Amino acid sequence: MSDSPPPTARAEVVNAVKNALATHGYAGLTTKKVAAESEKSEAFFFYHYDTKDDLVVAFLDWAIEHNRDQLSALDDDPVTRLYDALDFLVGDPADDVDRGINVAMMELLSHAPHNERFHERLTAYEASVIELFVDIVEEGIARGQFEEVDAHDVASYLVVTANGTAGAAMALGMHDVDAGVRRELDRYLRTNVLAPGVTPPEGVLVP
Amino acid sequence: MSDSPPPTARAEVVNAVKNALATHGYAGLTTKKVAAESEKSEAFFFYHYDTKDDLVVAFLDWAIEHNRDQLSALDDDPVTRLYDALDFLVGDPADDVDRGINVAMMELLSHAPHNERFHERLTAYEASVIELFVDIVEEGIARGQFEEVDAHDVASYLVVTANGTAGAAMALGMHDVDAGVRRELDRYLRTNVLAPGVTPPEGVLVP
DNA sequence: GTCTATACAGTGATAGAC
DNA sequence: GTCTATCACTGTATAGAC
Repeated sequence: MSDSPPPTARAEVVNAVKNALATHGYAGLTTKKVAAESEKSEAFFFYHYDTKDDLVVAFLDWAIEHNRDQLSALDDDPVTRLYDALDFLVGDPADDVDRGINVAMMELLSHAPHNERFHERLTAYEASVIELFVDIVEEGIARGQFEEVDAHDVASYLVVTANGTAGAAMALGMHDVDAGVRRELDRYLRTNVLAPGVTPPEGVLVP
Repeated sequence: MSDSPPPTARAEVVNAVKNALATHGYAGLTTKKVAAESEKSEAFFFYHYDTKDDLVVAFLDWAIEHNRDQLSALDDDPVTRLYDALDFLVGDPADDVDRGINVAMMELLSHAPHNERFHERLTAYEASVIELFVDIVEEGIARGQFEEVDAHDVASYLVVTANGTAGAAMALGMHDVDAGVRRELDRYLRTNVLAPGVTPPEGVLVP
């Protein structure tokens, strides 16, 4: 293992890998294409990182941290927090940058059975996102804003639904599916999670 | 485009690609590895198909047809049909063959933005699965077994949730997530889809 | 139709100049 | 630290024997 690269090099690498993944996908990724997305030469990348795999893992670590940052910066109120978190996870299919990152992460996820390092990081990430939802749900129950549901079941269910939506909406561009899911997800939350009388924020999950 | 290969060659190809995908994933797929999964030589595959891409598309077409066959052979009663279809889509994480096929399809799905042929086939497939669920829901409503929900919203929502579950459960092996999702999905169906008094089949979605 | 052998482009990674 | 040049190897695909 080489020393941890300086932040400036790391940023260069993450950015180039991110753009190369958005353009070519993981299956089409080569170190030459990564270099082509930056002003630096191919050798630059191999000076700071030992292998191509290390470059991808650097991107993955950044993407995970990036998502975690977004998720932990949300509003305090459990209801708002729940809706904002879901809206973020489902993603904005119109935002090219976010879509690129999310589809790339999906491709790495589906390759996880064949790459131990992807597997390890993505399992920990999924678990931490579910834990975040568990916290939201438990806090909502404690405040009397949510019904007394099984927090872990609901959290798993929501995260998984959000992941699946990203697949159809972002990878395939089926925007009608995205819209339908958002409506029905909202209906589920009102009926099965929110306590009677509690109203969700305006225009967050459903436009 | 070459002529459509004879069924025997096609079966050999589909089987070899399927096993190679299960072992190495799409990103790690090479024509040599495909050949290694069969008794035939590498040249055999290039005699019957023009490019590596054609081999993968042959597998994908088979997998889509395979899934459609399974889905159209289900029970007639809308309630049973709904539960059986979901159980099939969520998948059995213990079944190595089915898991291999489903994870492979996920990897092709997430590469769809970079491969027009994958994109075209998978979009049509997803749409047809959603239509199948729309039919189930509409039939259930007509028979008074389901509430008067928006069939398209519910169908999209269910398919997307099933897809997402397959991701966490099959690609990452998070079986606790799988179990939690099945329980909460069952709760959603009872509360938001099934008419009052209608009971789901025993032990289908939730063991 | 299927094989062995091979062409030849592109891949991940390194050497050595600056 | 970063570059250009290049290596050893693997990748897809084909030629030609049988």
